[in-house]
Amino acid sequence: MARAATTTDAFNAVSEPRRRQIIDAVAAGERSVGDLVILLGLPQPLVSKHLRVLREVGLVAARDQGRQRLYRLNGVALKPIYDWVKDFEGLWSERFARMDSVLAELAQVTPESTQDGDHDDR
Amino acid sequence: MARAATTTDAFNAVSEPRRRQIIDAVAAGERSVGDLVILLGLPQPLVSKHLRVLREVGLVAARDQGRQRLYRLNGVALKPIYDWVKDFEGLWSERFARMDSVLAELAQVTPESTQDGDHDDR
DNA sequence: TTGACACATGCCCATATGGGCATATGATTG
DNA sequence: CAATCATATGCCCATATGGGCATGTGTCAA
Repeated sequence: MARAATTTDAFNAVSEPRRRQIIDAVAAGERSVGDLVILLGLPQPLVSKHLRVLREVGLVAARDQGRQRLYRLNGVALKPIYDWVKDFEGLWSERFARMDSVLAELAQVTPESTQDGDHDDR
Repeated sequence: MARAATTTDAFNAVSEPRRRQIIDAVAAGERSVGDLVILLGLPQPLVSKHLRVLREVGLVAARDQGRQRLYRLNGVALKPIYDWVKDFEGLWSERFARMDSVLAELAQVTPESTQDGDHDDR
């Protein structure tokens, strides 16, 4: 199998930068396709295609107003992403950074498990 | 151009479920490739490939210990995702839900902007 | 009814994927 | 040195992509 379809879930749908831009734009309020075309500076068909993906994953909804189609954000669809990533927030917060320093000091005071025969990267 | 490479950024790298599993596993502490193979139940070459993607985006780092290679999480690489998605958190929080109710009540009291000539979906 | 406007689709292409399989590379042990 | 264990790569395939372009569909105005 190839890469999972972009319409598989929010994670895949949102991996496209342009799609994130659309979400940002739509989050501020309803936008017509034309609005988005101007905002993103992309050809209309392309914008429509991105919107289709977002719609299929439930990230946006739309309603017709005359000949325009107004898209709006459906925030809840982003919850899975938030829920997954929020647990890692501590890893770069200042509180954690401070804890790192403390651990570093402790390591100096009791340099026992500082074995670490070899270390590397890559 | 086709879809952006999975090694383009954290968003793309993380769109793969298995890769998220690896991140979860590695978040708990260093894991050897073999550990991950067992944990995920995937063929070793596949795990190595996923790890490569994660490494190229800086989501994980590794060090050699004997013939094993221990991978660890580099949480900060997830920050861009968190930063982007956190702004939408209010959209499904209880506070917001309650605000919705209030707005609904207000709409009943002052049913003026309840025009909404037509509405639809899709 | 006809024409213009706003979007959505269809088709074509180059590209990179996830996975399967075999094999190369490195380190450890006998 | 040879055999073995732990990973990483290489190659092959089917698939779905983002984008470009032309065209279909539905709505409104003249």
